[in-house]
Amino acid sequence: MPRPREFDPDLVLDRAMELFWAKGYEGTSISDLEEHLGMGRQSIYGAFGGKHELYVKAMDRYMVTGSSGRKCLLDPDAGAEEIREYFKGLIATVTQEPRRSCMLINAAIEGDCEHPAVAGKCTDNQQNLTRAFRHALDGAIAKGQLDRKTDTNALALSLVSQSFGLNVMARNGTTPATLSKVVESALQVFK
Amino acid sequence: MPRPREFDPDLVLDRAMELFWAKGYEGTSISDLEEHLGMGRQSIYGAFGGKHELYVKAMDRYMVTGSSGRKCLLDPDAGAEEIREYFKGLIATVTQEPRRSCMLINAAIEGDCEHPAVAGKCTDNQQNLTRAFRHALDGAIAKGQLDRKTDTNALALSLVSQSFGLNVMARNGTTPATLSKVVESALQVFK
DNA sequence: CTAGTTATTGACCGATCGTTCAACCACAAG
DNA sequence: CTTGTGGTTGAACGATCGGTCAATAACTAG
Repeated sequence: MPRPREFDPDLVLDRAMELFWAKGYEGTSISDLEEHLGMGRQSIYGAFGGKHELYVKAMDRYMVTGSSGRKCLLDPDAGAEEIREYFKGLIATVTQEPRRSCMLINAAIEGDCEHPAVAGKCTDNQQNLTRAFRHALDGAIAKGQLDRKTDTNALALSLVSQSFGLNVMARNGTTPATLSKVVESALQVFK
Repeated sequence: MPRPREFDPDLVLDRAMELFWAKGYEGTSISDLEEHLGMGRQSIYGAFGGKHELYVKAMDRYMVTGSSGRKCLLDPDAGAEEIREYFKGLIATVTQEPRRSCMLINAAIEGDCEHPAVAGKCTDNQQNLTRAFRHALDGAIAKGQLDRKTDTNALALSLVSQSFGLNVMARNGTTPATLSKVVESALQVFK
């Protein structure tokens, strides 16, 4: 019977996620990971396979633990208020210092999305967010907060675009107050 | 008197811009630049100083030659139509294969924005675009295409966010048709 | 206890990174 | 022509990259 592991895989993945999130894929070296994860190279390779495999697994971990923000959108009774809540949380997240945009946006821009597994997660994320918005928008119509004739699919996509854009604007140093004005303006479709 | 240069600095900067734009700062090596620019390392260092200096100068070049898209917004008579035109051009640009998002967005996300000179250009770009949108929006109000009570500053910021978001969605493989729906939805504020 | 299996450790691999050194070369002033 | 100035060339620098090898340590089944 083998020698037992000295670390908790999930905890280590969280640490790896932090590092990849903060520094990007190419910007993170194995040495960085050794230090931040508190384990030797060979242990990393033995447990996760390699840098890119670890990156992909860290992205999986991110999608589980990090995307809890849109949970409110999926509330069965979600409507305009939940959408406002989502953006409020998003602004708080992306303006925390040091500023870091959504890891999946980073991946898409960094060009790591050329790798099929990474690209798939990026598009999955976009589609999940679109669906969540559409759900809440349909709820908003049911509540009379939105014009019944609204194309909720198109509007959902537009809100996804807004979400992504807020990430970029935050990286450019835009203040939370200004970002709130952006959201306010975008959400004037509600009565 | 010295030996004359064998290259055209502006032309070389254009080539450098292409490469940094396509592969990012960290993803571009000096060897790549040697090949793509058709000159030796020492000539590059002699003419531009170093990789990062060259990158900054390539960004300057990008802001001059690459941001011609928003020119239409600055038309003195600009209004809703020019804003539609801008987005139409943007979608065409970001969905060209191979897909590449705005170089300044890449810089902001890649984290090169930590460098003051780069960060400054990113925020400058955002402010320039905001001003251009506001100008066109004010024009739209004057033309009766937009509610007079609209906060054009906030709406301009929202359109900036949409622009940035479109770049990210395009990188995620979103089709031009879908991106057009996003814009259509966002521009329903016009009558 | 011994034997067997796997995690851990640290040194090391070739490749590539950004940068620099030294020799060479092309041109204009004299 | 000679001379000097600065662009060009190619080799080389130390550092770091991602990845691997061999030896050691920790544990359990018997």
